[in-house]
Amino acid sequence: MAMGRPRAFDVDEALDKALTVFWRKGYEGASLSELTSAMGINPPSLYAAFGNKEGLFRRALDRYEAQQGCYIEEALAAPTAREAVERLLCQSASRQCDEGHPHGCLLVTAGLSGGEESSAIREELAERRKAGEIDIRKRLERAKKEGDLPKQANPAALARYISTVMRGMSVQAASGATAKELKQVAEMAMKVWPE
Amino acid sequence: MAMGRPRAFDVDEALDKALTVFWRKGYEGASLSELTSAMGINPPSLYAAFGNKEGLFRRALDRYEAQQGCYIEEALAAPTAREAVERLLCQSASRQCDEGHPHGCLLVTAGLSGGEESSAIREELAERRKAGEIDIRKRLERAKKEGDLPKQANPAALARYISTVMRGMSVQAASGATAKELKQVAEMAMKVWPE
DNA sequence: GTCTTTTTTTAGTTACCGATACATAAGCAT
DNA sequence: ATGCTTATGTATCGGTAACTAAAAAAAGAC
Repeated sequence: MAMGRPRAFDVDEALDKALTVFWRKGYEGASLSELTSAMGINPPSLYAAFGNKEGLFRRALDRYEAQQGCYIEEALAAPTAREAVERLLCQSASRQCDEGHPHGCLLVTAGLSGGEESSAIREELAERRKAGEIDIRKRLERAKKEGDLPKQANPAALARYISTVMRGMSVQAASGATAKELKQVAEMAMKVWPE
Repeated sequence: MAMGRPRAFDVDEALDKALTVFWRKGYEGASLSELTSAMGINPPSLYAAFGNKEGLFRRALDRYEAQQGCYIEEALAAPTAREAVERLLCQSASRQCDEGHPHGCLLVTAGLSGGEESSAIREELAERRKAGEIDIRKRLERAKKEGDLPKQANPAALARYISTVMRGMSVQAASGATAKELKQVAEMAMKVWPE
């Protein structure tokens, strides 16, 4: 049952607005006044709903991964490991250059450096990137067990390599690379695949 | 001939100090008070010598490329293109994890996102990254002419791929990857090489 | 020694950052 | 209606950001 005055804004809509600001400007680069004006609310409403800027960012991150990160599990669900990684790289290339939202992956662009006061956020981002790499590694380990990958293949190293290429594509996308260029990178990266 | 009171600090030493601050915190994350205290000077001395924060950063960037970027031309000077790129990737892996300075490449970590007031700096960084890619491409084009690379090889695409892997290694290094891990990435990345 | 030029030190400026105090508004329970 | 609770709008808070005005200090020129 709801008590007290009901909230006048939709939390998820507000998070979407905040997300695009964080995506464009990064964690530190996004100011409270930008965030509140984009969300259409005043600071007290923001603090009541999300605690503080850090809390807001974490909530926006959750929403980002739910909305934008779903292609990763979809790709990894492909029948063969090779096809899974092919989809992963190809989707990364096109998604990161998608018009309609800022270029590059938020987990990379939002905070690689900054002041001491935001170090917790940078660690959070690094952990989430690491989690992505682990998802890939697990898929490759499964493939190895199933005989889908040769015995001499190294799932951990392969996953790290793929993850590294994806992070690099984020940097390139954030500085203006086109989807076509990144797809070419994805294609080349696949030549590493152990036969 | 020197006129007026002589400068009491060494410009290059001060730039080195500023460089390490920018490297650790990024462009926006580095505050003037941190910079001046690291450089051992007061704000007016900084502004008299470098104009403003942006000018200081550009000078620090020049110094960074002169000091840290020299391995790139060294690597590209190798007799064969394959060896050149091998050295490039291997050196990137070890240099970016070197203790004694912050991890990751300054050109990547110092500014991928941020406020509108520092967009010129982000563009400058993107241009310098692009220049690195072009250096690689030119070396590969030369190799193709010399028959060092097969006729069907695509120097532009290959250079972009190598550059992407290097940017990805920066992200990984900045978030705690070890030199050993990145060398393994470099080794895998080389499997793309056209025979 | 005094003038001129430049750097240094001290002490600030304005502007914006993230975060709140406070009074008011809008729902429910009784 | 009257509390009770929670959200909202207005107007800030203290702190720190980048940057600078003004005077003292250190050199050469004459």
